[in-house]
Amino acid sequence: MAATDTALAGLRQMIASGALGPGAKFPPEPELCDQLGVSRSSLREAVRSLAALGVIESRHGSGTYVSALDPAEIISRFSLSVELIPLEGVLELLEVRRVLEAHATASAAARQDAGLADRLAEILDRLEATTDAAEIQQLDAEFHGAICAAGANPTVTALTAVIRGRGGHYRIFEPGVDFDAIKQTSDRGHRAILAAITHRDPAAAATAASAHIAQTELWLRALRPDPQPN
Amino acid sequence: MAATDTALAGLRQMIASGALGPGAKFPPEPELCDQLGVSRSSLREAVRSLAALGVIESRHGSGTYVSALDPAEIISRFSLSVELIPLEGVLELLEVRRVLEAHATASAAARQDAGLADRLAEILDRLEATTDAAEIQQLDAEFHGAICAAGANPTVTALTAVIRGRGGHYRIFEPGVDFDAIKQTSDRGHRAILAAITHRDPAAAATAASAHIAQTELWLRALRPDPQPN
DNA sequence: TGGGCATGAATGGTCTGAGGACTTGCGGGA
DNA sequence: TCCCGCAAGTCCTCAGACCATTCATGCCCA
Repeated sequence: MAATDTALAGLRQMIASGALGPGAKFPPEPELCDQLGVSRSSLREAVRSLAALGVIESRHGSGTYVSALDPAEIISRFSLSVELIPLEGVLELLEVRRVLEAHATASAAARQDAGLADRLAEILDRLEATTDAAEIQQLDAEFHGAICAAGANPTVTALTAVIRGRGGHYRIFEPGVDFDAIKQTSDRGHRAILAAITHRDPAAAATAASAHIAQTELWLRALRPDPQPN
Repeated sequence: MAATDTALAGLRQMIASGALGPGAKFPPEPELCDQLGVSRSSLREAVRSLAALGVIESRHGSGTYVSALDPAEIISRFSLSVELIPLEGVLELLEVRRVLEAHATASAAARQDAGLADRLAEILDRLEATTDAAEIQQLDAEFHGAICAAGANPTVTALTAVIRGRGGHYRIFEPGVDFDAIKQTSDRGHRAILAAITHRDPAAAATAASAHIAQTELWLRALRPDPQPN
């Protein structure tokens, strides 16, 4: 096997076998090189690979450690690659977000955490008052993020956040011909979601969230130069 | 900025800016080192990072290329990290799978691709006839995979496959006290899903799929040495 | 003329050695 | 007791050399 792959497999197995749990420290690089029978260059490339995936962390001057192996953190690493996916692929990802956020929004409506509705209303007030694209982006993320945090587990929250972040790179909300219409539709969508949560109506919440994101999908699809059916 | 991070940012920007699209070839390593102002070691570590994320590919003797940037392929790369997540985190991931597969199964029932029901029935026949853990694992993946492929987009299919693969590492189906009961319950769950698809009943399909995976969650939770609430 | 094959340039993969940069814990001094 | 400096430990970066693989060129032979 190639040297880097050998090192990669060796490091993974140290974790998979349970020899090194979350937060554990690896031996120093020279020692690992001996154990795995590869040079430092190859070892370091393997370490970088796993670090990119959020599985291990290197701390300059301190050592190399197994990460917390928290699924939400690992999923967050995905943003590095997801942000490079072209529009075609983003539309596929939005189906994931739509389904997951509909679920999370319904759960949030059912659970009705104390103060959630008030926090959401406050966010929407600010959101409706601004026309700055970056600020819209930010407040929209806060709104949906708060709902996911209240309704779903951290993994779902992280996954939807990654996809939301990617979609946001396409500036739907740049001032232009349709800006006012789009902004108003978006604002109404948010209010519908909040109303469903306030009324503790999970089914309505799921529908409202699903419709809201489906609308985003339509806007993004319109940005595509050559919108092919499917 | 640190050398490797500089190289990483540079490579990412080449893709993000559109200068290099899917499948495009990077300049040779020495040339990239010049452009980015880093040594070959640092450049190679950056390349490895992006390769681990499925964003670029190095081909020995040929060159370094931008990957297809296909979301399904990129998500598949996650299995490398997801497989190291401890049981605690797997339970969170299963909520994602449950929601997504319920959606995909409902879609499959609604679309009713030609021959889908027959293919699924054939898989279930083989699944019910075996007691080999590895074969059960394999056929279960085939069954759910076929449904996802028929009902959802490739991204959803890839994401559920990654999570399914991780869960499978916990051997629920090892011969033991509860083996027969678990196997029978699982088989019944599969038949319920197939029935809903055959009857073109999306709501029933979603419910059946959700219940089936929720059952898996319960079994996995039972494996946890110290089952804490929440 | 066409196909198979040797060959060499291009390119990524690996190893070695050296020095720099950062973190951390220890011990001395105020 | 607290602060500071110091030194050991560790990862980070660079440079150079050589190996392994790919691929296109062009030759040779049928």
